[in-house]
Amino acid sequence: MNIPSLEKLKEACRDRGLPLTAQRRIIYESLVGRHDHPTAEQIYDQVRDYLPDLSRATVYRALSTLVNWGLAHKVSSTDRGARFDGMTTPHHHLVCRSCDAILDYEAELPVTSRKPRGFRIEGYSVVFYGVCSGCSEKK
Amino acid sequence: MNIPSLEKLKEACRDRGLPLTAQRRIIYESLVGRHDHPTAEQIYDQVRDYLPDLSRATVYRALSTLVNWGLAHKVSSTDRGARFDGMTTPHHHLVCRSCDAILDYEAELPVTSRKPRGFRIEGYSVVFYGVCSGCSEKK
DNA sequence: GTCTTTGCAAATTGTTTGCAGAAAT
DNA sequence: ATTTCTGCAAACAATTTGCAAAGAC
Repeated sequence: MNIPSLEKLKEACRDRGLPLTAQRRIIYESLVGRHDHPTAEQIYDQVRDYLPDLSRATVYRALSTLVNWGLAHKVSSTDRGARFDGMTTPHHHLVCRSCDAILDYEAELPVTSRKPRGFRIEGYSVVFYGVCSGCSEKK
Repeated sequence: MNIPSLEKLKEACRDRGLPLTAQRRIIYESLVGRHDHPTAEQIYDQVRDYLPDLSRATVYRALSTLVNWGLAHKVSSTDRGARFDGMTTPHHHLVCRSCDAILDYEAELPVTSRKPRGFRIEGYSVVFYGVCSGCSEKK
């Protein structure tokens, strides 16, 4: 599928002298190929079309590994489990309060005014809350 | 304890014709009285000093009710369960990647540049990631 | 007295772990 | 050949739910 991304995974494994298994590869491709910030369960559902014997444990382990290697992010959420993000470049999020979708928002969003003291800032992210276009139309 | 807040809870119950129980009152006071964004379990631990027979289910139910009534917020997190926030005025957060603390950051933080299209924005919040002063010193 | 809330225990849901066999290098 | 990974099943952790008794108004 997404060759440039796949190269990153291969390289990550090679650098660590670790094997690249089919499971890991397809889980990674599934994650990178979608932009809805899926749960582990959603990845599991999708990847099982290709690997019917896949187990949930493998999905959790693979996603955890990808996060540790910096190839994915675990996005915080309030319910229905953790959500994962295959986009690792800095970006922001739009959270729909109606359908719980998390959309990527790639833009420079400089935050003005002063920064907090007594806290070493390493990054920031802006989360917009609202209603996505799909939910607006349904109403 | 915090009389102005307590009035808000009383009013919320009165408006709905619902009883104000001791459990609800003390859970609410506990939440409003702290600023570390506790988990349900932490609220449970604290409130049990006053109500030893309190059950976890009641804590979960009360917190859920407070969120539904707009008297508290459920703050997303990646692990160790949901965290709750008794501050309902708009504000931002500092998240320590070392100790997982969530600190309130009250400030005007206008976000410049364009806003996303096809998404009705109702609010936004800036999350700063970094290391809190406590963790900086430990190192 | 009526209707809501509580505590308890059991059920659910999301995630992690131990272990023996399979797979990658 | 060695080391890591996988699938399975069991363990865990966070949260929800059904129900009878207790509490608020």
